Amino acid sequence: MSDRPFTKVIKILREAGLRPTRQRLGLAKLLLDGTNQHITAEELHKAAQDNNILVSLATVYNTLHQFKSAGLLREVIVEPGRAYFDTNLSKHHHFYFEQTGEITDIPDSQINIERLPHIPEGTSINCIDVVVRLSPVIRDD
Amino acid sequence: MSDRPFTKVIKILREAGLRPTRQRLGLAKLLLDGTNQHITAEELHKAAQDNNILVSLATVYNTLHQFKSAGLLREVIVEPGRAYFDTNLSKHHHFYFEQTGEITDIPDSQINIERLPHIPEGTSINCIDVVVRLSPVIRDD
DNA sequence: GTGTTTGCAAAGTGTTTGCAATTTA
DNA sequence: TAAATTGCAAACACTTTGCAAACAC
Repeated sequence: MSDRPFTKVIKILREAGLRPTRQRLGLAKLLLDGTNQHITAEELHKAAQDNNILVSLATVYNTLHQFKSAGLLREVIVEPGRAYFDTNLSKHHHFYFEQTGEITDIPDSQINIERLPHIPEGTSINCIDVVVRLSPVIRDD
Repeated sequence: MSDRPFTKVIKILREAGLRPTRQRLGLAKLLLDGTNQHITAEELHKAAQDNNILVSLATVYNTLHQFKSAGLLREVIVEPGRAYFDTNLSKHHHFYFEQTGEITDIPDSQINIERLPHIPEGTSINCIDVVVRLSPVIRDD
C-alpha cells in the first residue's frame, strides 16, 4: 500500500542479485510485506492484476523461482500438481486443510522432533518438512 | 513371480470391494508383494509391460486411486507434479533424495514428534507427514 | 443380461520454454 | 549499447475424463 519504501524492496532485490524491474518490484511489494503468505503463481498473478501491477503469468512463475533461488521465498509441497510459495523464512512447519487447500504455519516452538533418524551415508539433511493434514470434524448428532 | 497365491490377491480385492479383473490382479500382484515400494503411475505402467501385464496407462491411474481409496496404498507427496504411491501402510515417514527423486522409508521408531501443535477448532488430524530432504554431501578436498 | 470396468483419445491443469521485443544499467 | 528481462504462444509433463466396447458375475 505505501509507495515510498520502494527503496527497501529495491535494496532487497539488488542484494539478491536481481535487477529491480517494474514487475519484480511489484511482485516483491506484494509478497515481502512482512506478512506470512502461502501463495500459488495463479493467485499471485491475480493479486498483481488487482493491484494494477502489469505482469504476465509466465513472468510470475519465473519471478517466484528467482525469488526462491535467491532465498527470498520457500516452496511448500502439500499437494501434487500445485506449487505453493511461502514468505515465512523462519523455521516452521505447516497445517494443511485438505478440504479447502488452505495452508497455515505451525511455529517451530509448537512442534518438536526428537530422535532424528540415522541419515544415509554421503548425504546431509537439506530440511525437514512436517505437514499436519487436517479434516473438518464430523459430528453425528 | 509365484503364480498360485492368486487366491490371496483375489481375496484382498474382493474384501476391498473391487472386482478382481485381469488388470487389477496384475497390478495388485506387482504392488502388494510384501515389499515396500514408492512408485509412480508411469513406473507401474512400465513394470506391468515388463511383466506382460496388458493394461493401459489410464487404467493404471484409475487403479492406483481405487487402491488408495480402498486403503491398499497411500499417496506420498514430496515433489510437485508427480504422485508417488506407497505400499507401506504402517506408520512411518520418508527420506527424499532431492538429487535423484528416490524415496525411502524412515521407520516410525526412528523419529519422534514431541509436543504436538494446538489443532485448530473443528478439525482433526488426518495424518502427519514428515519428509527429510537429503542432498549429497559436498566434499572439497 | 446387467452393471462394472477398460482403453482410447481427447481434454484438462499447472508449469516451462523459445524467442523477438523491450528494458535496465 | 550490451546484457538482462519480459510477454506471448507454443510446448510440456502429468493426470483425468467421456464413451463405446469388453468383461465379471
